[in-house]
Amino acid sequence: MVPDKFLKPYSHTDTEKRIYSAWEESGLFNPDVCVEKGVAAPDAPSFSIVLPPPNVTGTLHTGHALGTTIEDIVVRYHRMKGDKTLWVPGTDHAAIATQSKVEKMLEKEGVKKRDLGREAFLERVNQFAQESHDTIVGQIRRMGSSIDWSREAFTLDEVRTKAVRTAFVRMYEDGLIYRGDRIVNWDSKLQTTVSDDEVDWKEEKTPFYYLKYGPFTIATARPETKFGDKYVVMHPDDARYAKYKHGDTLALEWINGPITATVIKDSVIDMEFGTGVMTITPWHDTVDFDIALRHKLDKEQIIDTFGKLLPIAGDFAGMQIKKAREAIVAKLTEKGLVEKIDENYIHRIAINSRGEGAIEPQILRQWFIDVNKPFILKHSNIPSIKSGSETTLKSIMRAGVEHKAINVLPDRFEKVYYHWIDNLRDWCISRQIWYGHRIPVWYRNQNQESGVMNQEEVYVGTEAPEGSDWVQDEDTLDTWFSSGLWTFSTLGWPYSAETATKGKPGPENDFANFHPTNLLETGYDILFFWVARMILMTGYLLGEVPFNTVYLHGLVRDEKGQKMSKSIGNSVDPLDVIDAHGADALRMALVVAVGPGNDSNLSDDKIKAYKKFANKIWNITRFVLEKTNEVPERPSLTDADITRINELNALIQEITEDLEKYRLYLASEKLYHYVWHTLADVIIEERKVILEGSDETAKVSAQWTLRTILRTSLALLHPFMPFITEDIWSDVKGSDDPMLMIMSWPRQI
RNA sequence: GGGCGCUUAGCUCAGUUGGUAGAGCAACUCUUUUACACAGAGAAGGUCAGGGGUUCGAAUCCCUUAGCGCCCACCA
Repeated sequence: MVPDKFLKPYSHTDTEKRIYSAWEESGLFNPDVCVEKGVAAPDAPSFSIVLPPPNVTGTLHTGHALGTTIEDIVVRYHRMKGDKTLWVPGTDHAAIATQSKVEKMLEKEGVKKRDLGREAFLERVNQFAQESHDTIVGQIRRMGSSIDWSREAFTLDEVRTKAVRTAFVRMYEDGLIYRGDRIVNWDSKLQTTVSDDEVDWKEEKTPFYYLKYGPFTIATARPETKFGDKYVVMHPDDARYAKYKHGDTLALEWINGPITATVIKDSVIDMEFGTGVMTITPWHDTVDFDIALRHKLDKEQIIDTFGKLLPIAGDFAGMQIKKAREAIVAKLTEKGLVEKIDENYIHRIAINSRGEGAIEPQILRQWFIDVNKPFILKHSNIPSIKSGSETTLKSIMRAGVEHKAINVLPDRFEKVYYHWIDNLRDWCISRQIWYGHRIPVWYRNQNQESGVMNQEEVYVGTEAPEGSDWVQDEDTLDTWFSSGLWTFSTLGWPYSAETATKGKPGPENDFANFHPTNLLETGYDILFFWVARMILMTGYLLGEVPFNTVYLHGLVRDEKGQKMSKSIGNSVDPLDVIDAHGADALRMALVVAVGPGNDSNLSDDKIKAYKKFANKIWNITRFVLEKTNEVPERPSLTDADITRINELNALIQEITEDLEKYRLYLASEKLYHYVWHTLADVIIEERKVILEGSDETAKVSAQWTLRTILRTSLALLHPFMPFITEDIWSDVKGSDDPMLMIMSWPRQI
């Protein structure tokens, strides 16, 4: 008998929500339930993934859809294989991104954050974050993600706060977190620092001024920063300036009158560029800052944190730098200090990638993580770093990847990763925003005058110190500090990390059972932001690698290959696609033939192709149910059927291997091809005659073969297209078989 | 300045270790009491960017040139 539903085309809308509810009600997304119900053996290998926590800044896009699809495929495969499989969900508070989103919303209402005050503002952010969270969680469900909702986490919840503070205190005590006056990227619009990785560079045509500086000519695109320039730097080997010695002083006329300049010789200077001489502005330029550090030079602030000139600028003090430039150039011209102006110079200006604000380097007192400082790593499972040996955070980041404790897919990103480590500066972790983890540092007798520290007491701890006169640091932590802990802060660290017992069920044992995680799947665009920071944090705090494999997916572009963006209006909302064509179709369209690290174009045609494929599977099932009877025992098979079964066995082996090696793009394509062009076009067509014929032996052989191939195909396809395969399964499964989701992965028949 | 990727059928892209080129869409012919027209059968379409090399054999490995794209550095 064929159920009526097969008499019309497959309808995902009727099916997907019902199936997801059934999965969720079964509780089988939870590995403990799987063990309890005998799906996974108590001593089975474990397999774990954390969901890269989406930012609570609104809704998920197709990149998230791709990520959750890949993760779910792998998770479903391992669950069917019988592993104790855990996929941990959660969301990221995304500090600066979320705060600026809410600020923009408030702006439209005419409300300023300062007027609301910290507490009321945070309430508003939390409300928004909650709404975003609810939307996101709904979207993840619609994708079919078999994720353990009972373990859901948030980077800013109580448990994660404890983890963040514990990590901070430890690093502080080891001297790896320090407070210092160093050059940072200052966003004067958002009034906060941002990390080096969050700075974007934009090209801009700007006049390039050649200015007379005593006997020298110096060149600059930013004359408004030059007031305090009293060091003139040249290469030690530059013959043109051989007569000037390091440390020589000379009197010269500058913007606001006569000054004394000091000659500095430093090999950082490019003799070929410009005149081979430059003056330095250590307070507002990274390279200059380094030169000043090397030669112990004075540093003076020229521009304040609001982008206005300070009293050092004399007549120009208080002016916005952009407006000041013209006036300054006029004065320089009047004084005869302008030698020439190149009007076609291309200059690069720094922009905050998260908020469009211009970045002005500033020397500010901030909290930093020292990536080069040697320390003793007490316990280490990281290859090449022995327990109790001296190492650095940079070495930790390199070692895991270099010695293959972490495999990166595709491996070409390893090179990119090393290069990033080599260029890494100390990580500025303090932010002057309100939303986020407040820095767990308290001060007493804080001296209001900047630069005077001698009276101040500092307390660093996971809880506020006793006594009412302690004031907590106003700043919050870079959001990546908390996401860096994600692979273990979601598994019970630091609460139950010590007591967790391997082999025992329950979240309190997660740390022992599921860390290190097996796979970290994310976009290649956050290799530095996140992946590197997780390796750093895990290495330092646990002496482990956070995961064994990193699968980096590419960008999902529109059908023309353009980057999706809200301003262009070409964004594809995964929910719209799911409504129109089904989650299974979307999943296949995202995964087939898209290897790791490669960008892909998502077209409506591609999605439709897999919607048709779903219908094809549907009709194959209809045929098999209509034309065959269940054959309980394996009959003696015809040679033709044996050949088909052998072919299926080969497919099982190939798909299994592909999944083990994370070649989802190949496995999905092969399955598509097999089901449509082998099973439907060839096997079914060939068997039609036999099923109508009178050879009973051949008929029974064909019936058993067709049903076996269908069932096996559904199982192989399940990780990729979980909804339709689960739905069909209820009509073709054996009477003792459980849901397809927990059927054991096909073995050789 | 340094690094990486891409260039395969009209379009979008696969091609895992080198063994006579594949898919989707589009276009062409035929087929509708056929499991499925969200389909089937058939035909058509490529000197795998150019050049050189290794090999019995190269889309695949090496060198080189060109075009496109990305990442990092940040030259004042």
